[in-house]
Amino acid sequence: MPELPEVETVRRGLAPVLEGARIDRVMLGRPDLRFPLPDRFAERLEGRRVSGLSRRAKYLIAHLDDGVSLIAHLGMTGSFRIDHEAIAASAFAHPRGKDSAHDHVRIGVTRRDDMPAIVTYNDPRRFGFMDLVATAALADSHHLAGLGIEPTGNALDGATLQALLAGRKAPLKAALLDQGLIAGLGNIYVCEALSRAGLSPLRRAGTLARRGAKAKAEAGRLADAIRAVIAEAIDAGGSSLRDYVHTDGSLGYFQHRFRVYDRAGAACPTPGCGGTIERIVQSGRSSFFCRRCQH
DNA sequence: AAGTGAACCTGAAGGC
DNA sequence: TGCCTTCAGGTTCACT
Repeated sequence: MPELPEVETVRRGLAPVLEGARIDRVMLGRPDLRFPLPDRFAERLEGRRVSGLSRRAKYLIAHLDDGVSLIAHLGMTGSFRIDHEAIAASAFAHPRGKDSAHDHVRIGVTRRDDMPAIVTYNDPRRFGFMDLVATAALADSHHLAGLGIEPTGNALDGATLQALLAGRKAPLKAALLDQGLIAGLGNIYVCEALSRAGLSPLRRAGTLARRGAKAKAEAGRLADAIRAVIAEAIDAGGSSLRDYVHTDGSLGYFQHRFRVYDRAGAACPTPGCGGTIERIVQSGRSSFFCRRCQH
Protein backbone atom coordinates (compact mmCIF):
# COMPACT_ATOMS: atom_id res chain seq x y z
CA MET A 1 0.00 0.00 0.00
CA PRO A 2 2.08 2.82 1.20
CA GLU A 3 5.06 4.16 -0.62
CA LEU A 4 7.30 6.86 0.79
CA PRO A 5 4.79 9.75 0.54
CA GLU A 6 2.11 7.75 2.32
CA VAL A 7 4.50 6.69 5.10
CA GLU A 8 5.66 10.28 5.50
CA THR A 9 2.03 11.37 5.73
CA VAL A 10 1.42 8.76 8.43
CA ARG A 11 4.50 9.97 10.30
CA ARG A 12 3.23 13.54 10.25
CA GLY A 13 -0.16 12.37 11.46
CA LEU A 14 1.25 10.34 14.34
CA ALA A 15 3.95 12.78 15.43
CA PRO A 16 1.73 15.21 17.38
CA VAL A 17 0.25 12.30 19.33
CA LEU A 18 3.31 10.14 19.88
CA GLU A 19 6.22 12.53 20.26
CA GLY A 20 6.75 13.08 23.95
CA ALA A 21 3.97 10.63 24.83
CA ARG A 22 4.23 7.87 27.40
CA ILE A 23 3.16 4.38 26.35
CA ASP A 24 0.79 3.06 29.01
CA ARG A 25 -0.54 -0.15 27.56
CA VAL A 26 -0.01 -2.33 24.49
CA MET A 27 -2.48 -4.98 23.35
CA LEU A 28 -1.80 -7.51 20.64
CA GLY A 29 -4.58 -9.09 18.63
CA ARG A 30 -2.19 -11.85 17.58
CA PRO A 31 1.46 -12.78 18.15
CA ASP A 32 2.61 -12.04 14.62
CA LEU A 33 2.14 -9.80 11.60
CA ARG A 34 4.16 -10.88 8.61
CA PHE A 35 6.83 -12.05 11.05
CA PRO A 36 6.51 -12.90 14.74
CA LEU A 37 6.56 -9.80 16.93
CA PRO A 38 9.70 -9.70 19.11
CA ASP A 39 9.67 -11.44 22.49
CA ARG A 40 7.98 -9.47 25.26
CA PHE A 41 6.99 -6.86 22.66
CA ALA A 42 4.23 -5.26 24.74
CA GLU A 43 6.23 -5.29 27.98
CA ARG A 44 9.22 -3.67 26.35
CA LEU A 45 7.06 -0.79 25.11
CA GLU A 46 4.96 -0.20 28.21
CA GLY A 47 6.23 2.57 30.45
CA ARG A 48 8.52 4.00 27.76
CA ARG A 49 8.36 7.53 26.48
CA VAL A 50 8.56 8.26 22.74
CA SER A 51 11.30 10.77 22.10
CA GLY A 52 10.78 11.13 18.36
CA LEU A 53 9.22 9.71 15.26
CA SER A 54 11.23 9.44 12.04
CA ARG A 55 11.07 7.74 8.66
CA ARG A 56 13.59 5.95 6.45
CA ALA A 57 12.30 4.92 3.02
CA LYS A 58 8.99 3.17 3.76
CA TYR A 59 9.87 2.44 7.38
CA LEU A 60 8.41 4.33 10.31
CA ILE A 61 10.67 4.54 13.37
CA ALA A 62 9.63 5.49 16.91
CA HIS A 63 12.60 6.30 19.12
CA LEU A 64 12.05 5.33 22.75
CA ASP A 65 13.67 6.79 25.86
CA ASP A 66 15.54 3.59 26.72
CA GLY A 67 17.74 3.45 23.63
CA VAL A 68 15.43 1.12 21.72
CA SER A 69 13.50 2.00 18.58
CA LEU A 70 10.29 0.53 17.26
CA ILE A 71 10.50 -0.05 13.50
CA ALA A 72 7.24 -0.47 11.60
CA HIS A 73 6.61 -1.30 7.97
CA LEU A 74 3.07 -1.04 6.63
CA GLY A 75 3.36 -3.61 3.86
CA MET A 76 0.54 -3.28 1.36
CA THR A 77 -2.47 -2.65 3.59
CA GLY A 78 -1.18 -1.40 6.93
CA SER A 79 -2.60 1.77 8.45
CA PHE A 80 -2.60 3.58 11.77
CA ARG A 81 -5.67 5.10 13.32
CA ILE A 82 -5.80 7.51 16.23
CA ASP A 83 -8.65 7.56 18.71
CA HIS A 84 -8.52 10.59 20.93
CA GLU A 85 -11.05 9.60 23.56
CA ALA A 86 -10.17 7.76 26.70
CA ILE A 87 -11.90 4.42 26.47
CA ALA A 88 -12.69 1.74 29.01
CA ALA A 89 -10.33 -1.18 29.43
CA SER A 90 -12.85 -3.61 27.96
CA ALA A 91 -13.22 -1.50 24.83
CA PHE A 92 -9.46 -1.24 24.58
CA ALA A 93 -9.16 -5.00 24.57
CA HIS A 94 -12.11 -5.64 22.29
CA PRO A 95 -12.53 -2.85 19.77
CA ARG A 96 -15.69 -2.81 17.69
CA GLY A 97 -16.15 -1.75 14.11
CA LYS A 98 -16.28 -3.34 10.76
CA ASP A 99 -12.72 -4.43 10.33
CA SER A 100 -11.50 -4.41 13.87
CA ALA A 101 -10.69 -8.07 13.20
CA HIS A 102 -7.55 -6.68 11.59
CA ASP A 103 -6.66 -4.32 14.44
CA HIS A 104 -3.50 -6.18 15.36
CA VAL A 105 -1.68 -3.76 17.68
CA ARG A 106 -3.28 -1.21 20.01
CA ILE A 107 -1.13 1.27 21.85
CA GLY A 108 -2.64 3.34 24.64
CA VAL A 109 -0.65 6.49 25.38
CA THR A 110 -0.73 9.60 27.51
CA ARG A 111 0.23 12.49 25.29
CA ARG A 112 2.71 15.18 26.18
CA ASP A 113 -0.28 17.41 27.02
CA ASP A 114 -1.66 14.67 29.33
CA MET A 115 -4.52 13.81 26.99
CA PRO A 116 -5.11 10.09 26.42
CA ALA A 117 -5.05 8.57 22.95
CA ILE A 118 -5.06 5.17 21.38
CA VAL A 119 -2.99 4.36 18.32
CA THR A 120 -4.21 1.28 16.46
CA TYR A 121 -2.38 -0.59 13.75
CA ASN A 122 -4.73 -2.28 11.26
CA ASP A 123 -3.48 -4.51 8.46
CA PRO A 124 -5.84 -6.92 6.63
CA ARG A 125 -3.21 -8.67 4.56
CA ARG A 126 -0.60 -8.63 7.31
CA PHE A 127 2.32 -7.91 5.00
CA GLY A 128 3.47 -5.27 7.46
CA PHE A 129 5.73 -5.94 10.41
CA MET A 130 7.17 -4.39 13.57
CA ASP A 131 10.48 -4.91 15.28
CA LEU A 132 12.49 -3.53 18.17
CA VAL A 133 16.08 -2.51 17.48
CA ALA A 134 18.74 -0.72 19.52
CA THR A 135 18.65 2.89 18.35
CA ALA A 136 22.44 3.04 18.08
CA ALA A 137 22.37 0.06 15.72
CA LEU A 138 19.43 1.19 13.58
CA ALA A 139 21.44 1.91 10.45
CA ASP A 140 23.04 -1.53 10.65
CA SER A 141 19.81 -3.40 11.32
CA HIS A 142 18.88 -5.88 8.64
CA HIS A 143 15.80 -3.79 7.85
CA LEU A 144 17.66 -0.60 7.03
CA ALA A 145 21.21 -1.67 6.21
CA GLY A 146 20.71 -2.34 2.51
CA LEU A 147 18.63 0.69 1.65
CA GLY A 148 19.68 3.12 -1.06
CA ILE A 149 19.37 6.89 -1.13
CA GLU A 150 16.22 8.82 -0.28
CA PRO A 151 14.46 10.44 -3.23
CA THR A 152 13.75 13.50 -1.09
CA GLY A 153 15.92 16.57 -0.72
CA ASN A 154 18.65 17.18 -3.26
CA ALA A 155 20.75 14.02 -2.88
CA LEU A 156 19.30 12.43 -6.00
CA ASP A 157 20.56 14.13 -9.13
CA GLY A 158 21.34 13.00 -12.66
CA ALA A 159 24.95 12.09 -12.01
CA THR A 160 24.04 10.06 -8.92
CA LEU A 161 21.32 8.26 -10.83
CA GLN A 162 23.76 7.42 -13.63
CA ALA A 163 26.17 5.92 -11.11
CA LEU A 164 23.37 3.81 -9.62
CA LEU A 165 22.12 2.51 -12.96
CA ALA A 166 25.47 1.92 -14.66
CA GLY A 167 25.79 -1.62 -15.96
CA ARG A 168 22.26 -2.63 -15.01
CA LYS A 169 20.54 -4.85 -17.53
CA ALA A 170 17.20 -4.93 -15.75
CA PRO A 171 14.40 -2.74 -17.10
CA LEU A 172 14.21 0.78 -15.66
CA LYS A 173 10.98 -0.20 -13.94
CA ALA A 174 12.68 -2.95 -11.94
CA ALA A 175 15.75 -0.85 -11.16
CA LEU A 176 13.67 2.00 -9.75
CA LEU A 177 11.70 -0.42 -7.57
CA ASP A 178 14.97 -1.79 -6.15
CA GLN A 179 15.06 -0.40 -2.61
CA GLY A 180 18.83 -0.87 -2.53
CA LEU A 181 19.27 1.80 -5.20
CA ILE A 182 16.62 4.38 -4.40
CA ALA A 183 14.71 3.73 -1.19
CA GLY A 184 11.03 4.50 -0.94
CA LEU A 185 9.71 4.34 -4.47
CA GLY A 186 6.91 1.87 -5.20
CA ASN A 187 4.80 0.89 -8.16
CA ILE A 188 2.74 4.08 -8.37
CA TYR A 189 5.50 6.64 -8.15
CA VAL A 190 7.86 4.73 -10.42
CA CYS A 191 5.17 4.69 -13.13
CA GLU A 192 4.45 8.37 -12.58
CA ALA A 193 8.10 9.43 -12.59
CA LEU A 194 8.84 7.51 -15.81
CA SER A 195 5.84 9.12 -17.47
CA ARG A 196 6.93 12.60 -16.45
CA ALA A 197 10.47 11.93 -17.67
CA GLY A 198 9.29 10.50 -21.00
CA LEU A 199 11.16 7.25 -20.38
CA SER A 200 9.88 3.74 -21.04
CA PRO A 201 9.66 1.27 -18.15
CA LEU A 202 11.02 -1.32 -20.61
CA ARG A 203 14.25 0.58 -21.23
CA ARG A 204 17.37 -1.16 -19.96
CA ALA A 205 18.45 0.79 -16.88
CA GLY A 206 22.13 0.86 -17.83
CA THR A 207 21.39 2.79 -21.01
CA LEU A 208 20.80 5.90 -18.93
CA ALA A 209 24.39 5.75 -17.73
CA ARG A 210 26.06 5.74 -21.13
CA ARG A 211 28.54 8.45 -21.99
CA GLY A 212 27.15 11.36 -23.89
CA ALA A 213 24.73 14.22 -23.67
CA LYS A 214 21.62 12.19 -24.45
CA ALA A 215 21.91 9.78 -21.52
CA LYS A 216 23.01 12.61 -19.25
CA ALA A 217 19.90 14.59 -20.13
CA GLU A 218 17.66 11.57 -19.64
CA ALA A 219 19.15 10.75 -16.25
CA GLY A 220 18.77 14.37 -15.23
CA ARG A 221 15.13 14.40 -16.32
CA LEU A 222 14.41 11.19 -14.45
CA ALA A 223 16.08 12.36 -11.23
CA ASP A 224 14.10 15.62 -11.41
CA ALA A 225 10.87 13.74 -12.10
CA ILE A 226 11.38 11.37 -9.17
CA ARG A 227 12.11 14.17 -6.71
CA ALA A 228 9.20 16.25 -8.00
CA VAL A 229 6.60 13.50 -7.93
CA ILE A 230 7.60 12.44 -4.41
CA ALA A 231 7.58 16.02 -3.13
CA GLU A 232 4.20 16.76 -4.71
CA ALA A 233 2.70 13.55 -3.36
CA ILE A 234 3.89 14.35 0.17
CA ASP A 235 2.36 17.82 -0.15
CA ALA A 236 -0.91 16.23 -1.25
CA GLY A 237 -0.97 13.88 1.73
CA GLY A 238 -0.21 10.81 -0.36
CA SER A 239 -2.50 8.79 -2.60
CA SER A 240 -5.65 7.11 -1.33
CA LEU A 241 -6.62 4.03 -3.30
CA ARG A 242 -8.35 1.02 -1.81
CA ASP A 243 -7.50 1.24 1.83
CA TYR A 244 -4.97 3.93 2.46
CA VAL A 245 -6.25 6.61 4.81
CA HIS A 246 -4.61 9.12 7.07
CA THR A 247 -4.37 8.58 10.80
CA ASP A 248 -7.52 10.68 11.20
CA GLY A 249 -9.44 8.76 8.56
CA SER A 250 -9.17 11.45 5.89
CA LEU A 251 -7.90 10.75 2.39
CA GLY A 252 -4.82 11.82 0.50
CA TYR A 253 -5.57 13.34 -2.86
CA PHE A 254 -2.52 12.77 -5.04
CA GLN A 255 -4.39 9.96 -6.86
CA HIS A 256 -6.28 12.67 -8.75
CA ARG A 257 -2.98 13.74 -10.26
CA PHE A 258 -1.97 10.36 -11.66
CA ARG A 259 -0.88 10.65 -15.26
CA VAL A 260 -0.69 6.91 -15.98
CA TYR A 261 -1.12 4.74 -12.89
CA ASP A 262 -4.27 2.58 -13.17
CA ARG A 263 -5.33 4.52 -16.27
CA ALA A 264 -5.02 1.84 -18.96
CA GLY A 265 -7.02 2.81 -22.05
CA ALA A 266 -7.07 6.50 -21.19
CA ALA A 267 -5.64 9.17 -23.46
CA CYS A 268 -2.02 10.06 -22.71
CA PRO A 269 -1.98 13.37 -20.81
CA THR A 270 1.13 14.65 -22.57
CA PRO A 271 0.04 17.66 -24.65
CA GLY A 272 -0.02 16.84 -28.33
CA CYS A 273 0.93 13.17 -27.81
CA GLY A 274 -2.35 11.51 -28.77
CA GLY A 275 -1.21 8.12 -27.48
CA THR A 276 -3.07 5.74 -25.18
CA ILE A 277 -1.99 4.51 -21.76
CA GLU A 278 -1.36 0.80 -21.72
CA ARG A 279 -0.80 -1.74 -18.99
CA ILE A 280 1.93 -4.36 -19.19
CA VAL A 281 3.34 -6.73 -16.58
CA GLN A 282 6.99 -6.54 -15.56
CA SER A 283 8.42 -8.87 -12.91
CA GLY A 284 4.91 -9.57 -11.74
CA ARG A 285 3.82 -5.95 -11.30
CA SER A 286 1.68 -3.76 -13.51
CA SER A 287 3.40 -1.00 -15.41
CA PHE A 288 1.34 1.80 -16.94
CA PHE A 289 2.85 3.94 -19.67
CA CYS A 290 2.43 5.53 -23.08
CA ARG A 291 4.43 3.85 -25.83
CA ARG A 292 4.18 6.97 -27.94
CA CYS A 293 5.97 9.45 -25.69
CA GLN A 294 7.99 7.23 -23.35
CA HIS A 295 11.14 5.83 -24.93
C1' DA B 1 25.87 -11.46 -9.04
C1' DA B 2 21.94 -10.00 -11.05
C1' DG B 3 17.50 -10.81 -12.53
C1' DT B 4 12.89 -13.21 -12.47
C1' DG B 5 8.96 -15.35 -10.42
C1' DA B 6 6.56 -17.37 -6.60
C1' DA B 7 5.06 -16.92 -1.95
C1' DC B 8 3.04 -14.61 1.94
C1' DC B 9 -2.62 -13.04 3.09
C1' DT B 10 -7.16 -10.91 2.68
C1' DG B 11 -10.69 -8.37 0.31
C1' DA B 12 -12.74 -6.01 -3.61
C1' DA B 13 -14.35 -6.14 -8.16
C1' DG B 14 -15.80 -8.16 -12.37
C1' DG B 15 -17.62 -12.07 -15.28
C1' DC B 16 -21.03 -15.64 -15.67
C1' DT C 1 -27.54 -14.21 -5.15
C1' DG C 2 -23.36 -16.90 -5.48
C1' DC C 3 -19.20 -18.77 -7.27
C1' DC C 4 -15.09 -18.14 -9.73
C1' DT C 5 -11.04 -15.60 -11.25
C1' DT C 6 -8.04 -11.70 -11.15
C1' DC C 7 -5.87 -8.06 -9.05
C1' DA C 8 -3.89 -4.94 -5.31
C1' DG C 9 0.42 0.46 -2.90
C1' DG C 10 5.68 -4.67 -0.70
C1' DT C 11 9.23 -7.61 0.63
C1' DT C 12 11.71 -12.01 0.84
C1' DC C 13 13.13 -16.36 -0.70
C1' DA C 14 14.31 -19.79 -4.18
C1' DC C 15 15.87 -20.50 -8.46
C1' DT C 16 18.45 -19.69 -13.08
